Amino acid sequence: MHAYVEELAKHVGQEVTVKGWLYNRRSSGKIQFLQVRDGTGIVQCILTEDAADKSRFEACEHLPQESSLVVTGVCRADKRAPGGFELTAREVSIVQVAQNYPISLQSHGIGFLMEHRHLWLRSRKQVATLRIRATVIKAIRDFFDSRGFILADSPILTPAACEGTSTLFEVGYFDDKAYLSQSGQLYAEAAAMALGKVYCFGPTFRAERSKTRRHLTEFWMVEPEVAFADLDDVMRLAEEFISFIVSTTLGRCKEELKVLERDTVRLEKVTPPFPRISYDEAIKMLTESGHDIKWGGDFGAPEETAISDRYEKPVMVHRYPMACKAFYMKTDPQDERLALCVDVIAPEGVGEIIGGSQREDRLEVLEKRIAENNLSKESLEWYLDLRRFGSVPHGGFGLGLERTVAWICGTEHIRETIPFPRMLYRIYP
RNA sequence: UCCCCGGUAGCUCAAUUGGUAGAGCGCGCGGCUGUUAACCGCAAGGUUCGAGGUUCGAGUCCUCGCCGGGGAGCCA
Repeated sequence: MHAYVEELAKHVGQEVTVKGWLYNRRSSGKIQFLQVRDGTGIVQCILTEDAADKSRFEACEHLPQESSLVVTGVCRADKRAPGGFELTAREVSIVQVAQNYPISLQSHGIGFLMEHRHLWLRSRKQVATLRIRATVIKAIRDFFDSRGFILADSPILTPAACEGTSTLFEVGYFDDKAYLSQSGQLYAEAAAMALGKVYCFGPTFRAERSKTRRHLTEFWMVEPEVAFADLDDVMRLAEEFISFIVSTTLGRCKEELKVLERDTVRLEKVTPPFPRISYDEAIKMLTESGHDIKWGGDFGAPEETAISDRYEKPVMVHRYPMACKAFYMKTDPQDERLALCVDVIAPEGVGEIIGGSQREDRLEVLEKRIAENNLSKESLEWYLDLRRFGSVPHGGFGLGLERTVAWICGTEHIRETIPFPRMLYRIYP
């Protein structure tokens, strides 16, 4: 009977078949320890020499790492086995003898690992990280689906920029040009006017020449948009959403987080409400702690870290100056210089994981902003229609998937949180 | 786009003031019946990223180029 490694506890005493790849092999004369991984875990298979049939033992003696094989044997609990269970191999069938595998269990440099990303994926920590990514994605969908949000995906090929053209990837579109989407938000707003509560979730693209541990040129973003929501509604949704993702992952990925050696104490504290501070308060705090920062500008990575270090939970910074924010954000009626927006900054140096706002719902103000920002009014006519035909207060946010996964996993660089990262100087494999 | 660091064996790294290019891991061979990144022994393995320059002599110094890494700005 075929069994996955993660289910072996249910098969103690039974003969089972494990199908996988040789992760590592140790031998001691007349006994071999084959560590076989199958994607769900690693199990140690014990192989002893059989006087009647030496071929089985000899075949495995020189089996290279990552050879594919099928092992049948009795499953036993044994304290000496990594993982607590092992197979006494009765039959080993070799599917393919691998060539010399380039990634050893010893240390490698990041350049080499990135060049072999297609194989690096098989390593324990990469497997754990990708399993957590899948869990986070499932949690995201479950959260919105269970709250009556309708999935309404935005297009990836778009006719023009949402926020300027400098960071867009241009592609040919028959005899014309198109751009890869850098945000699905404007389309999500249209969908929210049709369906009330919606979200879109897909890859987005930014041609920014960024070279930091927080940037990819292709990353996934989930963007909920809610009709009749104000900034407070958006902030409440954001903190409940993040808390749900974290608690779901803590519940379902204990083994993976252990493999990653993640200290989960701080993650367990992530529950609503999150601290809320205004941009003005943040500026005051930063100035008092010696940062050289003027009112009016956006925060850089050092400022974000300084703010998040003061709290155990993610912190919500709201009401930034309009000047450093996007054209579609609504002006604060209490202070015309401010935007009704919020950034959620994750703890532990990951930086901004959410950017959201209440949207400008007045046609004339939006037209003025488009002109001020030198955007093409013509290409945004469809968007302005949303303010001409039943405009309502509404808002939403975008959450960066890879930054969120990196934070939960405690991963230094977000390139490890997506199977095949696309970066400034890296598009292979 | 700017700033900083690096490129030596398949991989990770050494190499003193410029003076014979070395180790660990992996691969190969041999040993070991409970290993935990097993261990022990033996062997193989090099156009020192490329081009030019300085020098009796360059892995080492200089110039240019290529490639990679880290960060800034911008952003999720």
